[in-house]
Amino acid sequence: MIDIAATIKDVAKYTGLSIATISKYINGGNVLEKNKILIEEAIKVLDFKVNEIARGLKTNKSMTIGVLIPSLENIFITSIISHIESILIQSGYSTIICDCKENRKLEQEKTEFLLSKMVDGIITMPYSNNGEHIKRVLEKNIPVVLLDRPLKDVNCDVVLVDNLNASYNAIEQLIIRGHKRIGIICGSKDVYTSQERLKGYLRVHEDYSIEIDPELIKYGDYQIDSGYRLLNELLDMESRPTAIYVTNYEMTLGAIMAINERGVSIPDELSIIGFDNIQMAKIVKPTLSIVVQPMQQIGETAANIMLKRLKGDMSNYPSMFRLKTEVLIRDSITSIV
Amino acid sequence: MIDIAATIKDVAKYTGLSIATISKYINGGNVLEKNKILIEEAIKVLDFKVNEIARGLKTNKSMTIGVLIPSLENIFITSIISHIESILIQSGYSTIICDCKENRKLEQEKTEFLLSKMVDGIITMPYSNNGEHIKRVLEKNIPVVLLDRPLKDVNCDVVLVDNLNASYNAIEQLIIRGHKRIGIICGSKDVYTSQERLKGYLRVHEDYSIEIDPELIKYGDYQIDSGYRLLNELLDMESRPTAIYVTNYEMTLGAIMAINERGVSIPDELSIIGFDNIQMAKIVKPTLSIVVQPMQQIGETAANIMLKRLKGDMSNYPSMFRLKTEVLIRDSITSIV
DNA sequence: TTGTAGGCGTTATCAA
DNA sequence: TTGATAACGCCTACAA
Repeated sequence: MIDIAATIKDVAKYTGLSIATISKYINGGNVLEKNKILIEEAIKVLDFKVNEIARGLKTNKSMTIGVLIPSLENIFITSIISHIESILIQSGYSTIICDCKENRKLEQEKTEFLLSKMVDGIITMPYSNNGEHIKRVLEKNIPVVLLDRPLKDVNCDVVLVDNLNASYNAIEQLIIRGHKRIGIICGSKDVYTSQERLKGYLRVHEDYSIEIDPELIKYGDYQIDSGYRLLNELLDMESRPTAIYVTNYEMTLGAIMAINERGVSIPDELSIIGFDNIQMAKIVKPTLSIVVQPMQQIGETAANIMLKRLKGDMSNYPSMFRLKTEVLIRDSITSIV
Repeated sequence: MIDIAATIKDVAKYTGLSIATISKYINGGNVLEKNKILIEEAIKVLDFKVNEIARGLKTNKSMTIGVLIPSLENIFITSIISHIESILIQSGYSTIICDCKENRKLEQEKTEFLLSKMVDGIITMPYSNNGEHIKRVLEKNIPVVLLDRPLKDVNCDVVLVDNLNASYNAIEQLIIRGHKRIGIICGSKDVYTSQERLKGYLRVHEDYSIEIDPELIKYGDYQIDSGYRLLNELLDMESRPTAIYVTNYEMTLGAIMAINERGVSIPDELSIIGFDNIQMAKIVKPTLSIVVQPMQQIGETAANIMLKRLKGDMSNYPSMFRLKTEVLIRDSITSIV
């Protein structure tokens, strides 16, 4: 039983060569062919693995990237992370994932935690609107990539989607089907994505010269309950909307629950467009039209820009990647006569 | 702009004390009150943080736990991870998450990767049935906790659910409602959880002296497609089952898609019980009865046993925690006349 | 091509 | 209580 990991020293001893030579070989240097064979043998026999911790101390790199997110119980986020990890590991980086559980204080603390772990960079989907914790990271010259939304006064790379046109395109599908009273269930007023998604709603109405009833604009908090509550509010209006657009996944879930509960007939009584999660869209009856975000592209873009910064390439800094969404039309919307 | 992190040396310089004293203080040693104040001040002013990498080199602990899973795009898994992380971070451990994307080779490689990162322990939901990679870890005296299923010939702590009785209880609910022809959509024959879930099905039939039609037992692969396909197969039988039990989340999704597509009336034509994911169960129409696994408890139990082993407490090694599931009865099942 | 030696930031031993 | 000093495992000039 090997219970103490072999070190370069052990390999040196085994081969009769010096530590320096082994180290050089490991890092791609040239050694005599016969020594190469010898070293390889020693490595195999001793089951030697470079101690990344020790290496990190010397190189001042931990080869780990911190990934700080508001929740791990969100398929949109974990899917992005999965793609981030795939890219990073190819370059030898590991990812330390910290979930701040939608809590500002935890977000703070976990940032410090990541710093103490000497991460080489941080990729984060910010929860708090206040970017002070990120500024501290940037001050230490540690690259940061923001996901999903930018942060006021924080100057760094950001990868997000074109939320405005995501909404624009979704609502447009309703408008060209004759809808004029379209309800929208937004997130909180102070959340960036929520603001953008509302802007798209407003702009497309303007472009088609459709008047907006402010009553049709509801503000929630991106949680299931608010989707449920606001969908009900919209249905309780004297002059009901003929279509409703729900601007995130959780609220879409809530909205569907309300619809099922009330027995509203989709799409005859009401057309509806939701957000994210293709699987969910397939199992509801009738199948749901949704806005889909390019999770893989988001993750890969974020990982790649991070890798670029890590290599010291600061060209086009800070960059903003504004990826395109897609509207999937299914059976939950129909034309109005 | 601070772009070089302060070290103990800097704190020593600032305070006029020695490195050793600062180190001792940091690690909870005693120093004179006035020095304590001075050190605190220096730490604050210099924004000093212990370099965990260097500490790790010295203490031979990385204070990180590897978490190796088959997929990050699975809410059941990520939810467990979230709870694991919550517990571990309280003890100063960070978690390096590796997703092997349901690929044996990757599972191998990522295990080696975690080893090279000098993780202090590994918590894994194994993908491969072959536990060789885990044995290698155990040989190095690195504690391992298995999630969801044990591994043949691998002797270590494991946290799973009582899959057998999960099925038993679910099927029992159907039996007491008069069902006698109950279909089951299993996972692959060589997957532990799948075997156990089938055993429960068999045992409850036996206990109620109900004969089993082998045709009613279908084997899939825990993926959406097989749920879809096998549900259709069951419905195409000459003598249809009156109820169907689907033994994991993905296959439940597929089954629902098939049901919707064929316009089968639930629960009148068919009663159905699915697996996992409460949210999903709420948005389908009618609401779905499901078996729910205690994700939080699984995560916390795994993290705690790991912490215990890390402290060197090997009492009751290896332990197996067999947690209880719950059957949630909703509108998708009914009594037979 | 190979080896010697110094240092990365910390901890821990042993004197003072 | 405090301090000098030797590791920890690795990398990297620089010398041989």
